[in-house]
Amino acid sequence: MENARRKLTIASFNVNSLRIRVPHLLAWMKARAPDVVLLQEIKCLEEEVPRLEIQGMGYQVSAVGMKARHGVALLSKLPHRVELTALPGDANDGEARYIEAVIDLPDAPHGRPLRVASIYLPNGNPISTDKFTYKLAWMDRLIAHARELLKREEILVLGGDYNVCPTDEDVFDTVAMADDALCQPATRQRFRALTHLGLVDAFHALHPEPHQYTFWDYQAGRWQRDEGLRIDHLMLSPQAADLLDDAGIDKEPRKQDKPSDHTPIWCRLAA
DNA sequence: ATGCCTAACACCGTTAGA
Repeated sequence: MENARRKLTIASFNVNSLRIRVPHLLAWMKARAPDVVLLQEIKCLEEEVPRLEIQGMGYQVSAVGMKARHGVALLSKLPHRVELTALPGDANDGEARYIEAVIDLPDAPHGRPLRVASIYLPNGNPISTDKFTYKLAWMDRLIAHARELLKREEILVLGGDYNVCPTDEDVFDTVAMADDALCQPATRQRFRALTHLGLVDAFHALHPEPHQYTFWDYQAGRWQRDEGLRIDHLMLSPQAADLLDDAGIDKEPRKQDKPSDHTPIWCRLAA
């Protein structure tokens, strides 16, 4: 084991509109000081991203946006190179749900780069509609792409809003969620397929206790009752999992006024 | 509970989210 390694914090946050959440995002970034931030639901065009505020904190900013809906972004202190702005496998899929970039790590083990992706996986509700079909097809494309990426043997983090509760332990009320796209057997089977490829759920690997959530619905006092879902995940390649040092859920942003309905998750790699 | 809450866009309501 080499010593005096740098520790890299990689975080994911579904902000539910980037422009309206700038104060929450910057306050949280100041407190957590993440090296890489993966954002989802920026809900704006790329030219509407509040770049100056984020760059002012010392981050390079890349984004894939749409008007009013979806949208992902990737922020990093070290320079990154964007390699993909859409998930491969369907040229007709125009929804802004994926961005992938590479960051060179000067002192990384075996000279491996860090590869990160910000993922906004389709919600898929209601399950009787083509929205659920789209979700499952998107997951199949993600599995196929992950299989290719893993061949590179890089330090890889596929992070974001997966819109998947991996097990019943990730749900506040399994009866209430029984017909929800986030909890369907077909959804969970595809999420497990990612783990079968060798991807590790960073938070769950270190904190397997049930009922730890990253999302609480705005409605019905879900936050106050701690009735939430664990749907945001950081999935690590074996080379990243070897370096996994810590992981957590930062609840402070969800406590603020006018919060996102999600809160950030993070992991720390001894890279 | 066709409900609850929030954001965007358009427009004084509708759509979408999870």
